[in-house]
Amino acid sequence: MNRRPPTLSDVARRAGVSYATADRVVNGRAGVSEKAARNVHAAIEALGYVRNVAAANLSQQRLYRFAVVLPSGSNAFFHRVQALFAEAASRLLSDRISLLVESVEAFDAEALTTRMEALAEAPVDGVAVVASDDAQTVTAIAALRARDIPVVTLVSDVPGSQRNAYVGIDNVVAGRTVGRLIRMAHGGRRGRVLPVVGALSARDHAERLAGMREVIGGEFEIAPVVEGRDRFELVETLVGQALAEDPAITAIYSAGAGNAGLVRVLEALPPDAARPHVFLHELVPHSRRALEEGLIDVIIDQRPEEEVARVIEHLTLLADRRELLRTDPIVPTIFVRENLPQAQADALESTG
Amino acid sequence: MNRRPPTLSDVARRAGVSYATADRVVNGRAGVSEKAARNVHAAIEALGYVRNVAAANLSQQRLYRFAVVLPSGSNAFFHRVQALFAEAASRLLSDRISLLVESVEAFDAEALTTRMEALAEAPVDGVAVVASDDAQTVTAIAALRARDIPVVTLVSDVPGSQRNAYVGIDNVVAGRTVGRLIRMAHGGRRGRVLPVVGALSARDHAERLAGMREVIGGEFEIAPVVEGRDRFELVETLVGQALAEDPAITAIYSAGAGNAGLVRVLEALPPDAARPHVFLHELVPHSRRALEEGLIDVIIDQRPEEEVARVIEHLTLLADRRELLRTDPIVPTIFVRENLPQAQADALESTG
DNA sequence: CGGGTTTTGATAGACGTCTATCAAAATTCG
DNA sequence: CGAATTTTGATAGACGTCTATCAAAACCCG
Repeated sequence: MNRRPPTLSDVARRAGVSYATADRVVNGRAGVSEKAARNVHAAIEALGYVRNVAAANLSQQRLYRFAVVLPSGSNAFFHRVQALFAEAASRLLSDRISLLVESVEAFDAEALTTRMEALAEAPVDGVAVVASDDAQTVTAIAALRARDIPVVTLVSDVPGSQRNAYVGIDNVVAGRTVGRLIRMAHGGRRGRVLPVVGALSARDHAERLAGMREVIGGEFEIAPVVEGRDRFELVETLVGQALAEDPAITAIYSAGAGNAGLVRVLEALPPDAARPHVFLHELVPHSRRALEEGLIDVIIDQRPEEEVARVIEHLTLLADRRELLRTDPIVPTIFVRENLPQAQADALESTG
Repeated sequence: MNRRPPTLSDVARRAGVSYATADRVVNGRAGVSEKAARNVHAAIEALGYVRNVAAANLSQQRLYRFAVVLPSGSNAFFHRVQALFAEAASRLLSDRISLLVESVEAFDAEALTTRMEALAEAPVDGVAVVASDDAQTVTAIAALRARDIPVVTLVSDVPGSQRNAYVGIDNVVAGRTVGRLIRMAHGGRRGRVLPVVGALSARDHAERLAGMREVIGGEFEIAPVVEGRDRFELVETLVGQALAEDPAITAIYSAGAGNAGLVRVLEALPPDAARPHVFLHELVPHSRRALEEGLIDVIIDQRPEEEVARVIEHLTLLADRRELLRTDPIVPTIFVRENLPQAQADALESTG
């Protein structure tokens, strides 16, 4: 009923060759006649042989050392990402995977490239990085690849570079999704949308806005874009002004960070005033609270849990020179008040 | 810079005991003095020892045999689940996990319990089952547990039973989420909702409706519930009638299956007629097409990919008598036309 | 202190794969 | 045909853990 799975010795016996020959075939070593190779493959097929990875890993003492470079700073989203990597690191110990999580000052391309160049010299089997899309970074990625170190970009892509893979959402898709929800929230009526971004020069923010515009179409007006530099004080000031000066605004789409400032503005609105519909990105403690309290309507989240899992999956496969699975972009997830994940609450609390 | 991870021998040496004693400690075997145990634990701590699972699995020749029982029939959602399990099965071969995927006639409690009783006699290390919530099933689950076989319920829970875990969504949450989206789609105006279910006696369908009701509140009217038996012909007929007789309907919430019939009705609506907003469950080929064509507004999906992954995770942990991670319910995911996953398309195509 | 019990040490073999080595056999080629 | 080359076989040791066994040491208690 339940015989043990076939080993390579079984395969060899069945193929009428020695273990050594079977081993040469499965490990692609040279010096095997075509006939013998064919026999071995036939035996593998016939017996349904699958290599025992536990044994393989054991014998090879395979050890994966990966480095992750994240932007530091007060950004709540990256705090969450960092916590997730830290948690993953402790879990992965038993799989002989070590994660070195580092952070460099956000928006400091110089510091980032210095860090990456250092990693190119370090004993590292793969690097994941939240990179800015500029020439320096492209060069730094090339340097890593030149040393045969795989590189995965995370959250924000560097398409012109030699990175092996990108893990993150398609920002145009995210923007389109918000566009759809803005239309839904207006129930077929017209509206006026206030876009808030960190900077229009940031490609991801610009892409989100463009996606949103595509979908809301001509029935909507778009107010002048607020550039809040992802700083919550600035966001608070500028959005407060914009709302005061432009009472026709029916919706706010914040495509960047610094949303704590936006939430403050919303809290300060007189309770009887017409409230705009509000859409923003990333489920973090303060955005979650705002959603629970009904201050905002929707959070678009890029599921950093899934992103972290994929980064590790990709790095492991790349280190083994195997093919990547699941290279499609992460799907932006829509949270309303009612479908907030419950476990998340605890996890976020504990990380501060 | 990169020394090899400590082994249990290193721990023993450091603790000043023999390998045998260290082994007794980590494997919880009896006959160890308190002092020795303390020393070993201290050494583990100091060296950061983590058991090498590859070696452990190898030495134990651990083999997991799990059975999955799904309802058969024409239901597109369970086709998808079945395909996902089949795919997982081939992937898991290299982890020494074998999945036996079986199906029994849907809604046939007799057949289901017979099957489960057979599994209680089989050499199986865990069972996942999409069960109905009745006394027979409770007994069958108890029989499995009596043989020390862990049981995980999938998609539909049996709360009064001895199942070790439930993997699936909270249907009240799903219903509430739809309620929120219905309100959004009406943009603050009143409306009249037509609920469509398989049967009001099905607890999951009833819970979804109740959740929806909770959120839409008193501003909405609710039309008489259509019970379509999850059969698309019947759904088509009944929904067609309801729409014809009740022109005030502004939204349809289909909490059950048989949505191919609903889509047909929508296709047949005259293009100039006022179209209701439509909300339904499960991303499958025909619902996806309807969303892409704008016939429906939203799909609530329970992410069977994630459910399948969790079932396997749970069964593995249970088989090892370890603690479960992630026992929170699956979060219902909202799909609009714009955030449909792209890879899904191919995967679904290939499974037909 | 002696006899019994508990704790400890030493060690061997197994799990399946990988790497390496050396000799034997088969093939190719001049 | 004989020499050189290629292919094959046999086998040993390592990876880290688990299980088991047996003898030695330490402890307990009357």
